[in-house]
Amino acid sequence: MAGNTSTPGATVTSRALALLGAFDEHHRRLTLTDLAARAGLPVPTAHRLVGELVAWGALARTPSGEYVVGRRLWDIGLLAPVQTGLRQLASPFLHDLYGATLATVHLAVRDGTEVLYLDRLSGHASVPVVSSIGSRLPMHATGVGKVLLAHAPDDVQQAVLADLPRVTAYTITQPGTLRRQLARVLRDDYATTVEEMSLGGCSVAVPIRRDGEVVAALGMVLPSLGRERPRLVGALQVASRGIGRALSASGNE
Amino acid sequence: MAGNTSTPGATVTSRALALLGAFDEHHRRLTLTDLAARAGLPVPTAHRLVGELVAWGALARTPSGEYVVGRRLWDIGLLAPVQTGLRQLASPFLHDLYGATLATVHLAVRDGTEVLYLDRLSGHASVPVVSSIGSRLPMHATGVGKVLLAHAPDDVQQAVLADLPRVTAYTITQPGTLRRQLARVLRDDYATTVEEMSLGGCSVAVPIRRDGEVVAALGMVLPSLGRERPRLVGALQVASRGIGRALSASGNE
DNA sequence: CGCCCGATTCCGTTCAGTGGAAGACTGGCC
DNA sequence: GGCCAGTCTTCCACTGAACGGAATCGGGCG
Repeated sequence: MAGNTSTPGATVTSRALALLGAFDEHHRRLTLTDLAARAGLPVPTAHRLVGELVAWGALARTPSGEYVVGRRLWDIGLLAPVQTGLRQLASPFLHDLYGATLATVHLAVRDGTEVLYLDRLSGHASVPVVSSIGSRLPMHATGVGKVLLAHAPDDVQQAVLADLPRVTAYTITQPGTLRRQLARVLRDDYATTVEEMSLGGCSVAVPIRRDGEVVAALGMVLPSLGRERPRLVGALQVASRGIGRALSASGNE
Repeated sequence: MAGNTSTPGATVTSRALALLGAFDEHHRRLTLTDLAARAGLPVPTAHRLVGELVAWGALARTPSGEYVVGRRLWDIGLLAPVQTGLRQLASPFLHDLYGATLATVHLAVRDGTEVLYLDRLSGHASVPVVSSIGSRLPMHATGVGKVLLAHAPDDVQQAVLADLPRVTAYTITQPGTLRRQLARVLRDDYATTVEEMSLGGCSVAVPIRRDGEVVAALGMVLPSLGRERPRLVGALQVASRGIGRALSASGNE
């Protein structure tokens, strides 16, 4: 940019983006000072850039003076293909599943070595779960994660198996155990977890295929599985096939 | 910026934002040239900025070489308060409504003189409708719009009544007629439309109040209303009260 | 093979961006 | 009421990041 830059080499754009990136799930509202600190910028610089972002609608200022993500950014984000393609096609199927089981229903894809939740339905009655739309969780501790991991390329599997952080007392942290489970996922075509992500929460998940290739996973979370399992797997598989068919029909994305 | 700028006075940030703003509902994928044209920038400039946006994840490039909104922008957009507050609290109620009626269910707020759709549920069975999440429609031709308009400040009402574009043969374009309807909305506490936005689509909507003040509207779209109306209004009102209560309970945004 | 249209790279010019310092608020505390 | 600490906002002289016309690459088509 110019003049007396403290970090030469940084572009204006990268600074503006750093400001946007300062927001995350745990920091949805930030003061100017925090924003500047998290973006690694001097306060006056942040102030000027933030002013532009607010004017455009990328950020908004609350009455209390804090900054939050703005409406305009929200609705541009909604144009992402992640949203328009898979999520919209899958939506009615998720509702059907939710209606039939009243469990929390998840739609997720793999993003690097994590699970990215694209959609989540949960009523008042469902078990409380940690995930929320747009959030990322480790693959080894979630049902949808295991499905996606089982179908992921070798290098991703290696990377994930090399580091299995413990989340609850039941989280699988032994690579060998997980590897055996993944083999079973491929054989049975569904995965389960038992309190591996949160105590009191179990899950079942199946892959969603588009022309044979696994592109996403569909899962549900319940207090326990018990003898319901076959019924749930059946329901999930029907929905998953429906989504897969809808996907290949509308050949976009 | 610098050097031989063709439009002096424009900031780098505003150019980068213009690139993001080039995307809209009807332009979800753009080539570099189109992107540059829509943002009003020379192609090489757009190329450089787009490169940075892609590197950061704000945009992504499809295999075919076109640009689309990226995942990172999607999930930062999801942090907008519009999303986290109202929408998340209302979500279970929308599901309940959808489950009970199988009609398309809408959650909307007023944004200036338009209706902004925050959420929409529709199954395979529902009537096709034009709205989608994040889209904006005129207030005078939609059920949720009439509710929001009836409770809007005077200057907004003036502005809307001054220009009532025709959408279908049944759209209300007479300010007098609409004004009478708005009065009735205030009295009955619900609004209806009959093929005013799209032929074959009728709607009912009710306000959502947070501590007495109308902050949003809840509506549904059906092929016709008929004698179902009282039942639908009842269902909507129950859901709306529930959402209102949940809103004041969790005193955020 | 040659043409055309879009994407990409180059590079000399120059003004938009920078951030320390100083000033204005704000609210809490004595 | 007066003081102080923590924010936010405004100023402004310096300078290297951004600009974009021109040239080049690439690939689809006739």
